[in-house]
Amino acid sequence: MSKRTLYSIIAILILLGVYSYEYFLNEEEKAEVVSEGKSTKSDTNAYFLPTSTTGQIIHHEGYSLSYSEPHEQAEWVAYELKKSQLSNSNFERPYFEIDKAVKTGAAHWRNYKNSGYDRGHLCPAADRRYSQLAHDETFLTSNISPQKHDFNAGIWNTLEQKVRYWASKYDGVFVITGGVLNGKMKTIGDEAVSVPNQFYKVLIDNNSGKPKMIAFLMPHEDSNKPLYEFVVSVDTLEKLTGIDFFPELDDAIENQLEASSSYKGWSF
DNA sequence: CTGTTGCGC
DNA sequence: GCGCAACAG
Repeated sequence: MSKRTLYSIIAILILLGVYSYEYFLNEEEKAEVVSEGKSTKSDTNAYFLPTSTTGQIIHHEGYSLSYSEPHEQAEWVAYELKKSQLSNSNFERPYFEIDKAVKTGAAHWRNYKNSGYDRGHLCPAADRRYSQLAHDETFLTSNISPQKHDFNAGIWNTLEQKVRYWASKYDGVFVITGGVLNGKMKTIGDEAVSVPNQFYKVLIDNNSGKPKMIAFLMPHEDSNKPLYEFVVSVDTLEKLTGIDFFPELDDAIENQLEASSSYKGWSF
C-alpha cells in the first residue's frame, strides 16, 4: 500500500468521524427542540391532530396538546400509544412543572394544592413509560386537569387501563383526551383553573386496514357502570366541544365513523 | 395503577 | 423547594 493510499484512507475515516459527530449533534438538537414544544409533528398515517379552538397547539416529544388559557388547561391532549411503547419500567414520580412552551403561561401546580382535587393526567404517565423523558414530560401542568380523586382513581383509571389493553390487542391506538371546557364550572387556585364537569376520550385504530373509532363521555364522578355505557359518537363530542377530531381523514370515512356510537370491533 | 400528605433540610 | 417515607382507593 502506498503512502498516498494510506493518507487517503485516513482522511476518509476522519471525515466520516466528523460527519457522524455532526449528525449526532443534529439529532440532539432536534430532540431538544421537540421537548421544548417548538417543532411540528409531521402528518403520518398514525398521527391525527384535532383542530384547536384556542389557536395554541404545542408538540412535545410524547404528546401534543391544545392549551386553553381561559381554563388554564389543555382542551385536548393527543398521542399515539404503540404496542411497542407499552413498558413495565417504573420511573419515580417527578415534580410537576410549568410547561414553558405555553406562551400564555401554563398554570402553576400550586393551584391544585389543598384544592381537594387531584392533578389528573390527561396523557397518563403509564402510557409514556418507554423513556424517562417521555414519562417525565407527562408531569407538565399543561397535561393536568383537576379531577376528583374517586373519579381519577376509579372509572377514569379503568378506562385508561382499557386503552392500554386495546393498544396491546390492536397493535397501537391513537388517543385524544380532555375535559369538556364548557358551561358553568367551578375553579380552583389563584389562577382559576376550571374544573370540568365531564371528561372525554376518543380512540382511533388505524392499524388494522380499515380505521375504527370509539369515543367516551363521562360525568366527573366515579361510577360502577361498565365502560361501554359511556360510549358516544364522535359527532356528539364535536358538537359539545367545538373540536373537529379527525380533519385529515377522508370525508366519507370520517362522516360514517364519527356518526356511529357503536362499539362493535372494540373488545371489552 | 391512580394519587396526597407530612417532615427534615 | 427538594427528597423521602407513609398512606389510601
